[in-house]
Amino acid sequence: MARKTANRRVGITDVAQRAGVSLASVSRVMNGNFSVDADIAARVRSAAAELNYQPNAVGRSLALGKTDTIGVVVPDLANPTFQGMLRGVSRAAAQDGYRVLIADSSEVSSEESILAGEARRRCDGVVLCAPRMNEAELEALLPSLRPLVLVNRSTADTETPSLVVDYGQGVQDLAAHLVELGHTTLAFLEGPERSASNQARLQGLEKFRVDNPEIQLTVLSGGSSFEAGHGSVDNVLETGATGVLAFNDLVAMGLLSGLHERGIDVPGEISITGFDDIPFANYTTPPLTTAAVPINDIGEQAWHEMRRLLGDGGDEPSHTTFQPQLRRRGSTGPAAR
Amino acid sequence: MARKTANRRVGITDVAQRAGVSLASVSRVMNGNFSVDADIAARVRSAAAELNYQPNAVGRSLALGKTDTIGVVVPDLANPTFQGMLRGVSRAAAQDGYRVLIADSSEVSSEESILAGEARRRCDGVVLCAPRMNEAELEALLPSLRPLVLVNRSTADTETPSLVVDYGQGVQDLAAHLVELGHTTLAFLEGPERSASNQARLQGLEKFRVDNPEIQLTVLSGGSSFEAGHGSVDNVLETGATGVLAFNDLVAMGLLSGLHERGIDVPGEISITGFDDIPFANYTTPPLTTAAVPINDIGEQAWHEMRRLLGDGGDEPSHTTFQPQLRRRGSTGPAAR
DNA sequence: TTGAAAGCGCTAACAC
DNA sequence: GTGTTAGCGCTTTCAA
Repeated sequence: MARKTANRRVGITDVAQRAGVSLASVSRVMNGNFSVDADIAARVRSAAAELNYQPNAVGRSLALGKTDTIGVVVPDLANPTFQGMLRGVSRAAAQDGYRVLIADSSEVSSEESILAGEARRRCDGVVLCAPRMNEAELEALLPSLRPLVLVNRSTADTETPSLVVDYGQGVQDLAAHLVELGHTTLAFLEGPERSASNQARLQGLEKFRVDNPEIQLTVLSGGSSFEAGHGSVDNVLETGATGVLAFNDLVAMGLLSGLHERGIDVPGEISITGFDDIPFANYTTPPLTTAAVPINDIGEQAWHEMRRLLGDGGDEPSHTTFQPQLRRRGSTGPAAR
Repeated sequence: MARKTANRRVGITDVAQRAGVSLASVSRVMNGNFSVDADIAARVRSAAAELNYQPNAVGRSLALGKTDTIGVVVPDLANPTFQGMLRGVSRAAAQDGYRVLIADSSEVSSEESILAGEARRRCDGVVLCAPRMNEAELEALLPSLRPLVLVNRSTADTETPSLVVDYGQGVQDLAAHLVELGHTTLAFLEGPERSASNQARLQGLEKFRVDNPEIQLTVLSGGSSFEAGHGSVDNVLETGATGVLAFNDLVAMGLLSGLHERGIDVPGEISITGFDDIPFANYTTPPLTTAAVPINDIGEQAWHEMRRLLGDGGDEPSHTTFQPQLRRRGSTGPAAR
């Protein structure tokens, strides 16, 4: 009823007053400090309950110098990979009583440093996921972001823990799988140029070329979305490739769909591989051969690294590399010719 | 309190000292207050730059009584619907300088109230998305959560803005679409029982039954995941239904995949519909007929409601209902018999 | 225009 | 064991 009058939320002072004790005692009770008389504790508790007291987290944070919150910066919340990673971090952090603040840079690399800084100011640490900013900018930013954990990106600074995926090896495994099936003409639909993981794939393919000089491999510009894959059908067909390495599962699904519309059989006429093994990859028609990245685990690990940093940070910062696992499914088959 | 001079972050005091001015002046400069001498402003700015000063958001929040952060509680971060909603809120809030704290209840309804309360204590408001808790619990929680916006759930309390989807109408549209195609035996694969949106669908189907007494409709227990759909193949076949209404797109995709493995043609032998129109629905084989829910818009609207609440909250709280749009795609076709 | 000082809500060191 | 009190970092009256 009285909207504007009852604006003030009840604070620790009100509880103390009502219980007839000091602020300190209320604080002690609320924090489960044992050195409080059972009688006082009971009085405080009932006073708190009657007033429906909710401790103010901001005041608490200021006094304690910590927020029990970490920030996670991702390039795109619509991307299943980052969603999985976010979920992994969030669940793992929640287990330790930490919350997650998200920041979505919408693939605008100039926003990243601002968002990361903002997040850091409100949180105890930041997880920077696949930043698109260049190396110089990243290095300049590092000090002010600590404690910082880097995912899908590494840096010269060895103090910053990083979790990366060996995309180069993964794409080589996929290419090798296609070669094994008899494919000799391949195409790679590349992803966003600024993405470090795309660079890693390209390097892997360079190595693959050296190891397999007899295989013809064309690199096509693509993207990271369904639309990119769907719109690449013509380009792919032009190369005459019978095996296509899509940047990721999304692109592969888009391509699959485009080929299906054209009446081109997969894997009968063309074999397709994805990357990431997002949950959907298992449920396409045909199911997608891909390189599985344990993205939830990576998120969980990212939290563990952060937790270490937040604690005494005894050990050395770790730099973990995850190896993608080849998943042979229906979208790849023997070469027709 | 012993101050650890070593790793203390630079605060406003340091800047003031370095610039030879008072705290108040630094604060004024940092907040773009115009009533400051240009000379002082310059001194402050350079001092801040030299010290690489980053204002502490917690201190600021405490003084201002606001955090510029809102909490979003979802039942499952792995669910594309909630991901889309989260993304919508996040992007819209970011436009207004607000951040989002996420809380994932992992479908544990008993966790929801705790998470929501926690979020509220750290934030200026909470968006509660598809809460699984019962009505009594929800109503009891409302007061302590305000400002609160409810998504995919309504309540008797009219003060709380809510954004809901007319799932009942959506599922009727889908059923009608199947009937139009000549299907007379239908099955509904229902979702989580505690989900309000599942109840809404069931009610819609009740109405459908009344309007279409000649149609046979079986309700099967299912779930909300691929696996639920994939595992329901036998049950679906047993009903003899030629048209299947899956709880959502995920379930539909699982079912699609399961039927494909059995060599059953969709839509030749069985027609399937999803719900939500997640991005993937357009790229399955065949593409999924579904009822499109503008989930990103809903997230955006949720933020707008919240913004209104955070402001003076002049207008009446709004209770918006979104109508799903039927998307006819390849997974439905004429009945075979 | 500027500075001194009083909080914002809570914790913890220090006395009693 | 319990209360008093000094901060945590910042904003904002209120005087000067």
